[in-house]
Amino acid sequence: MKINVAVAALAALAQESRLAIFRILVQAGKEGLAAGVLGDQLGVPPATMSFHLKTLSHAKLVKSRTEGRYVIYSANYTEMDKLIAYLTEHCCAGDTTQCAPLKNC
Amino acid sequence: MKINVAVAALAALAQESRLAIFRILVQAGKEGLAAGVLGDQLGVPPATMSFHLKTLSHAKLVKSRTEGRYVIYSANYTEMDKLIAYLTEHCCAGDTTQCAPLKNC
DNA sequence: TTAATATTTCCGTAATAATAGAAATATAGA
DNA sequence: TCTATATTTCTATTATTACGGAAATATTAA
Repeated sequence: MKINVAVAALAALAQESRLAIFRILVQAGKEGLAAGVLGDQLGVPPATMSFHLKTLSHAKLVKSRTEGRYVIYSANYTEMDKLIAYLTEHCCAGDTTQCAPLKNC
Repeated sequence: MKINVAVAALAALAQESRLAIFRILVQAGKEGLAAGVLGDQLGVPPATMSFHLKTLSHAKLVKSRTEGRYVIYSANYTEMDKLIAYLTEHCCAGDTTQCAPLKNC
């Protein structure tokens, strides 16, 4: 992952509504959730939700598919893994002993 | 780690100069580097460098100590680990099999 | 003490991001 | 087709962030 891709991914997650969206989508699993459901859960109006979802989409952290008049969003685990791998690599600087072992690994 | 702490940490890293600063400090190790050295390496003027270092400090991603007229900054690995742990947890949603195994773990 | 160097703070400016109402677009169902 | 519902785009406004020169602060060395 290049630095500007990492910056874009970090920026996409560096906003409370968007990080909350991502967390909900991770919990929701592969099936995902419709944009409106996310908006209802977070109390965010449609236009604002669309803005945030677009930001997450551009960073490839979420995927979307259209089902009838619904647009279903789901978390892109692969891209998140790439981001975590990037951070891990640059946190440890090639010397794993410098960092405490990560949980959930 | 609470969501607003995670957002602050992500926001601190979501900027090209600051992510570059952090990477250099990780490479530099525990001894760290003076603010001016960082500014020279990245071609960033003192006031701007100070602004970015303050942002990283507020997010606790870097530590600083004063040595004479130099202020030496160093990476705070512990806080970075907390951020990575937070992201890993919310990436996998308690189900580790959903995520590809991380490198360097 | 005086001059040189290092860093931060102050301040104004420019750029970017967040917000959300209203209109536009698209689909579903009556 | 007509109406209701879902989402996005358009648009304007407000808020936040980035930038960097100049001044202020602090330390060192002569």
